[in-house]
Amino acid sequence: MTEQHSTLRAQRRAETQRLLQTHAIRLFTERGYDATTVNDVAGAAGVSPMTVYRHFPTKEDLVLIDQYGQLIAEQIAASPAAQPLVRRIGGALIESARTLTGGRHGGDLTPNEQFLLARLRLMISTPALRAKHLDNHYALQQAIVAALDDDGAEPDTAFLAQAAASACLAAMHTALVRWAEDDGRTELPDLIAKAFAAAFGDDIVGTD
Amino acid sequence: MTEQHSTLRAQRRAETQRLLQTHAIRLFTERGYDATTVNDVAGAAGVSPMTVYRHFPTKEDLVLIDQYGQLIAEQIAASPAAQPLVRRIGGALIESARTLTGGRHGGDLTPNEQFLLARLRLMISTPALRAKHLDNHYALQQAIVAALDDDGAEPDTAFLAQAAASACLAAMHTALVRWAEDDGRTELPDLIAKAFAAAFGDDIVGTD
DNA sequence: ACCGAAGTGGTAGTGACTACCAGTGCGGTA
DNA sequence: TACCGCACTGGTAGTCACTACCACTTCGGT
Repeated sequence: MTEQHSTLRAQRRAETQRLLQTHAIRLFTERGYDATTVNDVAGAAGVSPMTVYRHFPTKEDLVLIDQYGQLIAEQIAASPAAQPLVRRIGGALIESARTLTGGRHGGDLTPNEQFLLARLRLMISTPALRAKHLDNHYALQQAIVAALDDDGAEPDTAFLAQAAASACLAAMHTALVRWAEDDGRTELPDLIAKAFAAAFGDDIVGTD
Repeated sequence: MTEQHSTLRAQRRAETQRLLQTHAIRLFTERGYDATTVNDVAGAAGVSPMTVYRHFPTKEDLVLIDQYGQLIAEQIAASPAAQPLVRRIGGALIESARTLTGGRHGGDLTPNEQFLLARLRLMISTPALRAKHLDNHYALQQAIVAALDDDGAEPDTAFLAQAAASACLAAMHTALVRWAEDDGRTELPDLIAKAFAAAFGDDIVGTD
């Protein structure tokens, strides 16, 4: 089956990517992002520098790669449209965060969360990564606007949606930074809710 | 006088910088940012590639350099503290935009606005520039938070201010993008006010 | 007339990234 | 089972942003 074929290929590919990413983030954390060359990462993972570029278009993508973008967009599309934009987007962001951090809390962090935290810390402290990450938010913003059924092609509606979406993402990002500074001790969804309350008023995001 | 001395030096330096920037933006607009090398810019301005780097730390800074950051921070610090964070920051941003676009409108764009528009268009369409510009917003956010008298070192207060500031800047950025797409036909302060209304509610920013 | 500091240019290098080319393993087919 | 094809890998050479480290000029102030 061509299905199985491509599945196997994809699996191996995913493994190599995870291997590269793990080594990269370890080295970046240890020695610093700028002080670590792509060659170093390749060497640590036991592959040639070429292979790194085959899997990740840029050095920055070794750290970034948010796959939650799609998750958030789906969450938005699935949410009821009959509510203020900010409330709608905020709810989706919080829900996505809950999914992302695993939903369970009170004990120690899961390896997944540790990994996420390490990446976040790098993203926050390294200018190049921070810049590209914020630019990714920009793309995510477009996805969110597209996911909001968009009542019309009327440019004004789109503009208002853009404004709301960008402000929401900014608030979420602030919560993410805080979460990283806190080493993940505070629950991420709560932090996002607090950030939204600070920016948009106490009543805008429900406690669900 | 040492004063006069350094003033003359600074003047000439500023002229060279403006020359370089003008040529750079013209070339970037004509051929595209990535397709234009720093050597090209240096050649067009009649200086050596080295000189470019003496005046601008990176190629991106040939386009970016927002000097309004300081203006906004001052505006914030001068605004009365007894009002909601978002309203306070929003007012300062709108006031800064009014200063920036010259205050006068209805006729044609000033050369200064043309220049600003050209840079904005580049910033929006070029990923590398967009990313760095958004990262500059991040620094600006810190400046804004610092300018808000900061009632206490209590981390929670700072977090709430960060959230509000980031959301405000995001809304402003959306307005800037819209302004550029509109070729500057709509008044920038009005666009910012509209963006704020969309994100934070109709009542949050006064019409002054 | 002279000194010193700022500005300029050159050279050689590093590191991210991109073609272009040649192997190599491994799944699916005859 | 032998063969074909294709994805994946590695190598080489090159571009370009950017960074030391160098010598030179120029020009304001003594």
